Amino acid sequence: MAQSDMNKFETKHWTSDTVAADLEHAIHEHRLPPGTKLGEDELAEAYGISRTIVRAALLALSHRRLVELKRNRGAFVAQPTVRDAREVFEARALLEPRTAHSAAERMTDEDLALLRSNIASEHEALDAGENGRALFLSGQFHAEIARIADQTTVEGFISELISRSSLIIALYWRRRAALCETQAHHALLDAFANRDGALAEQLMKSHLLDLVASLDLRNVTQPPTSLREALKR
Amino acid sequence: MAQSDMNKFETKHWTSDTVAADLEHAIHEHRLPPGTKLGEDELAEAYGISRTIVRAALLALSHRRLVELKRNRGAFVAQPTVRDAREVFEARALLEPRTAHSAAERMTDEDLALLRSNIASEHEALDAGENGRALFLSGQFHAEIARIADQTTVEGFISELISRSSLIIALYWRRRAALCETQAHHALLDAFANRDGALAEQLMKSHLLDLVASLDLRNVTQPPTSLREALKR
DNA sequence: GCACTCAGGTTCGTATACAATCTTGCGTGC
DNA sequence: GCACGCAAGATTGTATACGAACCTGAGTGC
Repeated sequence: MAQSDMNKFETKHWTSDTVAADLEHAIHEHRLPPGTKLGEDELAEAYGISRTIVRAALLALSHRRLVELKRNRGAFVAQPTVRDAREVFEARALLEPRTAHSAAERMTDEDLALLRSNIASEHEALDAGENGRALFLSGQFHAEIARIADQTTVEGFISELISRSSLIIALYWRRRAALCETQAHHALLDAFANRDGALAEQLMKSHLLDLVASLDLRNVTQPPTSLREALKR
Repeated sequence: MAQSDMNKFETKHWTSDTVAADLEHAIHEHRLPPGTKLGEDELAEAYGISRTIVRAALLALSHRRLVELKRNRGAFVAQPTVRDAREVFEARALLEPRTAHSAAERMTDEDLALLRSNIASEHEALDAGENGRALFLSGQFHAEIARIADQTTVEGFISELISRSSLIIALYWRRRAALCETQAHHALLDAFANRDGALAEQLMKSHLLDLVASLDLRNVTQPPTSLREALKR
């Protein structure tokens, strides 16, 4: 079914929102690594639209801090600093545990099935070696929890933080146990199945701590951008 | 000094960011009440720029949910629903108390002076009957705390929530004790002066609860927008 | 008299043209 | 040979033009 829309470009009716979502998806899956130049003409041609729409999409992504706009220089996939990384996970620590608590209390059987199938898809992706896709699905798991908690506003914040986390992982992930993640998600699922809010909250809290612990944030080599990000290419 | 730039329009070099900030300020001060139509041509002429910049500014404000974009209809100052109102204050309850805690621990004497002068300005504004300005300054007090906590990411979220709160107050404020607010801010200031993080956290928590309690959210009359917001004009 | 239709005007949506800025590479002078 | 300056190319910033959708009100038919 991935073949049906072999060339999604030129066929679909793109709007700034759909283009932004498509780019965010690509960034989330690490198909567009941090620092990648997002030329307006290039994107406009690729999507078969004018620069107007592309600019609106890039503007939207810059507001979510997924893209950095440098005046008269262009748009680049953001490269979060170590400080950014700490901030993002501190914010997630403030928002997600309580959100998981609420989600557990509102969880329907349909929601549970959705989360279960999400974990299954993530396993598939990992088995197929599609790490980017697995990372995206892992993020979706968290986003879905926020949606189930029925807090649109918080869901928006968490969604932004998850996408930024993907960039942070791209930059600061230290190779270790690769799929310890899914264990945590399974444990959360069990808590949700039992509608155990307190447990879900606690599990989410330590899950986020584990995530931060799996990053190498001592890194002092801050400026990959400052020297014209030429070293990245 | 408010006279020097009697007509800020046509003189300043506006960018989409400065225009958005100017509009957000106006919205925050209730000079642009919820539901107000923000016509592109009208704004472009007012600021002496083209619609291009105005559109970018409106797009930015729509991402912060201060402006609602209706396709082929135009931009309007957002009119948060009762549900939106609850969500915004739930999100603030998740973010601000802990942020106040951090702020208390990092508070410098300069920061304290700034907060003190902010409260003084708010008193001035209230005495002068400038309620919009007082409300804006009250919001600034909260934003400043987030800045002092040195959490840029969370600060961005809180800043958005504060602006949205201003819209919520415009719609759902029930006339009661008008300036009970400043008492809470004074108490917070004392906690900050003593670098008492736990107390600041607790005070912020109850301050936000008081704020919600001062709103009338039972309101069933949801649709001021649905009937063409004609009643507003 | 009421409802429906349709034309006019207005506003937004998108593309494109032009101006400003930055990058890059060559040439000149020391 | 090295550094500086400048011009050509490329990319973004802004304005404007044109097409599309919507609102409004007059006119017509039932």
